[in-house]
Amino acid sequence: MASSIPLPAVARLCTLYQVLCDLNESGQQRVSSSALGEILGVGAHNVRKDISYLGETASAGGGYNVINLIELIALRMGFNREKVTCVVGLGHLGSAILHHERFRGGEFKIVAGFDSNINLIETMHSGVNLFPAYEITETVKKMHIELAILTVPSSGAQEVAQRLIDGGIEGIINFTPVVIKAPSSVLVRNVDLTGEFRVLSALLHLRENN
Amino acid sequence: MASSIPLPAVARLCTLYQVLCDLNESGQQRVSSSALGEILGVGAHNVRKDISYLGETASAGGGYNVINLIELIALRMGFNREKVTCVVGLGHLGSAILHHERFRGGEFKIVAGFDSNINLIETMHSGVNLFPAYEITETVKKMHIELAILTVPSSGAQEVAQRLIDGGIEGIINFTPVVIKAPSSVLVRNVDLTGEFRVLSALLHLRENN
DNA sequence: TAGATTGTTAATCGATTAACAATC
DNA sequence: TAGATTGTTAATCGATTAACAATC
Repeated sequence: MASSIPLPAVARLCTLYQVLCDLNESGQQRVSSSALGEILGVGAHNVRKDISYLGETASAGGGYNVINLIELIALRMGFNREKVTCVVGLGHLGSAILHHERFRGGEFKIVAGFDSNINLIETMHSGVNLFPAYEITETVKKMHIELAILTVPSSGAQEVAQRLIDGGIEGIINFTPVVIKAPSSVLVRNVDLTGEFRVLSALLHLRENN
Repeated sequence: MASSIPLPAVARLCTLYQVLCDLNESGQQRVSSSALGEILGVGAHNVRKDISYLGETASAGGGYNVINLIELIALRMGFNREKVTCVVGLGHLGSAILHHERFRGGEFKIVAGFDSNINLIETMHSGVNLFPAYEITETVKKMHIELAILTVPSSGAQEVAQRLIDGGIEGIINFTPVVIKAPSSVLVRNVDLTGEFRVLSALLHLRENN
């Protein structure tokens, strides 16, 4: 049922989910597709279309009920279950993420950190269990880790990713500039900062020199 | 000329640029569209099509010359000029980025860091000039800062973004989950970690329950 | 009810894929 | 030259936009 939602629509619905949570916290109870479109910077059409992909959406002639919509998205997207995650590579970026309160539990819970530097692991203070990199595969299996954040240097990225894959990881958020090779069963999202910088400056340059 | 390149193509070309730089460093001089497609995980068609958007691309019946292609992309996308950037919000994530060697200069140079916590600014050791948040607009103007990385708490994101915009910023990489309101002249790229987590787990969930 | 806003169908738009002639 | 690979045109595919009947 609901067959398949286009990828861009999934991404927009995730943003919508965040927006709805914010609205809910500010006490708003109902919201129209046009108001949501305004906030998201897309057309009201687009908002309604995206929401329609979710299937039955008990709504009316007076906008959406914020909480109902939040629940609907959470249900169809599986946001209600806590996801078990880990961080691989505990440099500046990795340890910054490891210590984010947001990932202590709730939607996403970081349960393990990995690094190839054993000294670092032994001296680092963290509420999260830390392991040497050679235990990645085994630990991912044992702790049933589903998602991983990859923040290692480029040179080791593919090898480390392979260990995660061998352990049965389901998805990887890749902070390295390396294009990770993974079977189609493993999803990879790239959030490389240099890459984002380049896209941004390319778009600006193309606009000026078109 | 070359009118407009589709956004997805621009993004792929930026990734391609990275791949080509890696190939070049490993000493490879020529590469075919099918080999590039293999690495990038897209069809050879797609690679050739994307490259063709760049306009004249002196190539042959024997693949692309790696260095020539790097130079062509850099030229058309404006990668040869150093971009002046800053980091706003010097928490764990912001200071991790501030200290990345990659942003000391070359393609992107972080020349300033901002935070509302004045104590932090005075005690933090950094090779980069640090300023209080209320000097954002003035400093962006004065230092001709083009791009900004936004790593402040959600609550202050829009206000801080507005100061950047007032200072004449051209692009923002937004690490917060907030949807930033900006005039169409200012480009915003969102790289929110929680959002990425959600997209990943939504796609996995939808695949299992479709 | 009447007004407003949705859900959905149809039409447009754009990007990707395929195929093939042009080129080295 | 012959083989290989590109650049580009045409065809397909999918997503977005528009419009409107259905609904509260």
